[in-house]
Amino acid sequence: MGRQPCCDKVGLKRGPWTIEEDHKLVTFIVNNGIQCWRMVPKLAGLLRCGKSCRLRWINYLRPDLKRGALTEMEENQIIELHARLGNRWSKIASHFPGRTDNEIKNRWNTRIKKRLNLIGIDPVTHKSIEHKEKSETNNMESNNSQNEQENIVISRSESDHQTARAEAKEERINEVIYETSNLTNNYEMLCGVGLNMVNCYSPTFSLEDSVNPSTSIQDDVAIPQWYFDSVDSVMPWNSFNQLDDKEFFFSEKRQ
DNA sequence: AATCTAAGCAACCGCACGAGT
DNA sequence: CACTCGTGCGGTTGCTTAGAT
Repeated sequence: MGRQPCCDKVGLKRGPWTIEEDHKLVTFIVNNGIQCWRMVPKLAGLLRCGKSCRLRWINYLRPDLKRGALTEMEENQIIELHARLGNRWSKIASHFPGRTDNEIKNRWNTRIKKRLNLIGIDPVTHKSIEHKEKSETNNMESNNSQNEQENIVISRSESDHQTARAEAKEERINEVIYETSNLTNNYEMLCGVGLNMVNCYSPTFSLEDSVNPSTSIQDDVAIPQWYFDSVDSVMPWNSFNQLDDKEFFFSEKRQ
């Protein structure tokens, strides 16, 4: 029995979000919080599916998002974490407060991978490409004599598995230690940065938007920045619910 | 100026997982 | 235990922009 689709796609809007849609979503979430993503578009008056709203909020509208390009230091940390965690982007992103998994994944696919290739490192294995080729050659050679060595391989495989298990265990311990120390660091960062955070906003535009030159994406001046007038950017959802909805605390910052 | 190409990124899709029934 | 539902995640697509020719 197949699953039902996450939403009835008939009549739903797709593609880039307009400023108006962003406004509706942000206003709704800020005033009501998120109980159920599926209900959000209906209650907010949006012709989008819940998934799309969730994605837009997480990747773009969340008040605690950090905007701007990733620094070289952050890139290096991504490489280090990728070597340890692989393509677990959300896990990697959790080490970078204010960064999204999508952002890091995009960065990896568009820049970091190439950067590693350029310096001769395989982005998948994080080993030097030369070394990888060598080991592949060795594998081919060993395949040729596979039948002869079958008995040896069988007897060795168990000890290899034991070694691999021990390594995996050690790696997991290191990971936990690393994550624990990072949690502390992240907490300190959040405490230090969160209070004065201004969320830059860089919306995408629909065709209708592009008609109006004042909202052209090429016009830096027109790129609005949403910011809280009187509310800390980092606050719990239940605090949002207590706010007076007459006081519209998102405003468009003109530069 | 026009066209082509590559890079960057927002958004979509399908699957997996955990909670609830 | 089997199933549904909501959500999160990773892979992929397709649009926009910038740079090259």
